[in-house]
Amino acid sequence: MKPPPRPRDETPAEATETRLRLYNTLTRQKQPFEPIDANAVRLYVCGPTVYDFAHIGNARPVIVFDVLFRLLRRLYGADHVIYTRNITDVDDKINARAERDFPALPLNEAIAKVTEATERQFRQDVSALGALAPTHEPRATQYIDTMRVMIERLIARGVAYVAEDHVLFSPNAMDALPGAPRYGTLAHRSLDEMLAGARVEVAPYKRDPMDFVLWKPSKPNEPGWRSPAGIGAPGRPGWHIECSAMSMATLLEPFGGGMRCDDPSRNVFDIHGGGIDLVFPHHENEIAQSCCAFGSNRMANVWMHNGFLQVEGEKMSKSLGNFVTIHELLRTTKFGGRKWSGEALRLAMLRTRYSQPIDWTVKALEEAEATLDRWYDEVGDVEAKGAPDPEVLNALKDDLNTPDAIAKLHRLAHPAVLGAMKLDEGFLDIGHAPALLKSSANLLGLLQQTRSERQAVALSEAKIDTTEINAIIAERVQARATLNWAESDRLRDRLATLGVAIKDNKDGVTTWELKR
RNA sequence: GGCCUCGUGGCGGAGUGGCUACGCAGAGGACUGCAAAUCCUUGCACCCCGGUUCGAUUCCGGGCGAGGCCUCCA
Repeated sequence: MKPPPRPRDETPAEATETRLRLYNTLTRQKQPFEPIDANAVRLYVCGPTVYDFAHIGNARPVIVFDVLFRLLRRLYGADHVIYTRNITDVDDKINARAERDFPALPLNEAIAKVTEATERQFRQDVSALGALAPTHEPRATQYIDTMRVMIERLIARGVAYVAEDHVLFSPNAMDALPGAPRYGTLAHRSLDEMLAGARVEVAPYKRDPMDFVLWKPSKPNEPGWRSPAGIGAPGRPGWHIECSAMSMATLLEPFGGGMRCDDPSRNVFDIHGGGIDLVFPHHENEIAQSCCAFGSNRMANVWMHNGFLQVEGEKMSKSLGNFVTIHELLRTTKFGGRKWSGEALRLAMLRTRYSQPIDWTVKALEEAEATLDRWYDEVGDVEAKGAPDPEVLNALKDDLNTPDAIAKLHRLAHPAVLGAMKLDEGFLDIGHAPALLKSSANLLGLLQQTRSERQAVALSEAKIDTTEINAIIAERVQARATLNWAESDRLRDRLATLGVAIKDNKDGVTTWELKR
């Protein structure tokens, strides 16, 4: 898994001409991105807990960090970026869902059914969104050993303790540990502030209200593994430790996993991403666990967080009935009365900056589909060729300014610009402009198909009887030949109700396409 | 209560201490039997009050408003 060495040059030119700048939640600043090792840029993003269909809010980090992944691959080389997106397949929500859906089965079998089906669905969804496969997609249950090792180190270093078969992490002890960062650094909160605002019921086995669970005992019918620290009863990991373990196992030295005890400063990777709601407590706790276990003073250099999503102006929730899954958008007509393409979901998502809140609306999807239709008309079936447009690239380098990048794509698709480019000596090849639009859009994961492919999908979705259409058109051609405009217009309306738009070209030929 | 975002034209949504964002919708035009599509042109803005400044939508302070986190959550 160690990436191939990069000969001679350290960093490719595109990476340095205009610096990639990223907003870092840790410092609350946009700052130049400096990879720890330009040969192996490492990114970790919190993935789904697989107990239910992924909703449109889950799609946002998938899309946003896919764009970042693509950008990093462009800047540092496809073989020099390592991206881990985990799958959480052990969790109390999963257990609850398994009990509800498969009451007749033994719990562990039921759980397997839930997680396998949900994971399969998740993969289908994100691939329809045009997301590249991450380098690693670890499942939590594959890394229980790693978690156990980390938990025992945390106990040995005095920041975790055993109580009633639980293992708990103590933020207070962490603050006394030399070399460790202060707890609350990411969330920008002190322990006092958190205590003041806490409305948490404190479990009796906790020494301190802020302590959180690393390991908890499992009932006999629940999934359980051998416990750490000599605890007799089997147990299962807490949520936060999973990400600490999986990021270490897939991203730390020597890139295939493992921690460096000889040099704790190497136990750091480049970028950690996730939804803004994860800042506290999840990411704060990940930092606490990883830093205290490894003896490092930071877990990742840059922390990136995508903003929250609303649906038609309201918070998405099952009780409001506006809970939208990716699957529903792609395969059903529940949202907006039609199916949407994965690319339209992506474009609708990227027209807002990742850090901003976004309102998910039918109108945005309609606009996205229309934009894609126009762009596909422009690029036709050409191959993406050559480097992406520098303006698009620079927009993305500015902390993933995708709205600006999309504006630049609009400019590339602009006929006047295409014409000007043909005049420009550098672009004498007329085929270059669409190829440039395509390769630039590809950087955002857009225009991944050809126009023919997109049209074929649309046609089969529309279930249109081509024979019938052609018959009506033939009739209409007859009517027009005799200047019978009333009949001609009636037939045009008829076609419109069938979802077909007609176009009378100058040369007298009539063509049709799906109504937009 | 504590912490933190955000407030741009009809809508969506970038950005900047002085110079066009962009897209959608609207208006006018070209094309058309009429349309549609397409193309050309185009109107419309920076929540309120102070301050700093030659100049602020952009910086600072206050106000009002919207949202998020502190509890499972992308």
